Amino acid sequence: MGRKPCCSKEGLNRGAWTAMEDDILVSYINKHGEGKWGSLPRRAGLQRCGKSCRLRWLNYLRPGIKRGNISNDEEELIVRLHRLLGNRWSLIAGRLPGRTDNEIKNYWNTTLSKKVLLPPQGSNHSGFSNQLQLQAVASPPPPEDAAPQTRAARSGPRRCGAPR
DNA sequence: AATGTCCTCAACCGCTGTCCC
DNA sequence: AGGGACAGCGGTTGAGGACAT
Repeated sequence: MGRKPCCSKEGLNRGAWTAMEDDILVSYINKHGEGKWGSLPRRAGLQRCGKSCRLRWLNYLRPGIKRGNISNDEEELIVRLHRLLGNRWSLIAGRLPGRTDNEIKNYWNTTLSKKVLLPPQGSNHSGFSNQLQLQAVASPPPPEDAAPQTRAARSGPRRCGAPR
């Protein structure tokens, strides 16, 4: 269906964001709010595609984002939720306030997947406490992820296209 | 000190689901 | 009802830093 030609448009910046681009994006969103990602870059004066702006905002610039220092409890919770949900990173992130799906996905792929593959030490594979995981698994998700849930019912893992 | 290899993480890409006309 | 536009998701890539030789 009507898929946009994506980010390969000529004349758009790619790669790491500069502090100036961040400033422009943050001030624009603070003024006009989120949404309309397709037209946001043009209106904000950014040489980026809308998807890039959205990703930057959601994963790094949004208020309340926690970066790094994933605690043992959070780590355990990620492992538990991954067992329950599989690679539903957005759902897992919804249970971890301040964490983003991209960060959790990266953390899983680089660190946790290796830990989980290691032989378990004792009944609880890494000696985690049960506090966070119990409350997260047993309780309903926080209200702010109620809306994105509609996106969660996806048709399983997909392969991306040809490598770059 | 120089070089090679591994690891981490920010960002991109392609796809699907939903909304709206 | 059909199709375009938009929003969001998950897999993957690549640059750069850390570490090993």
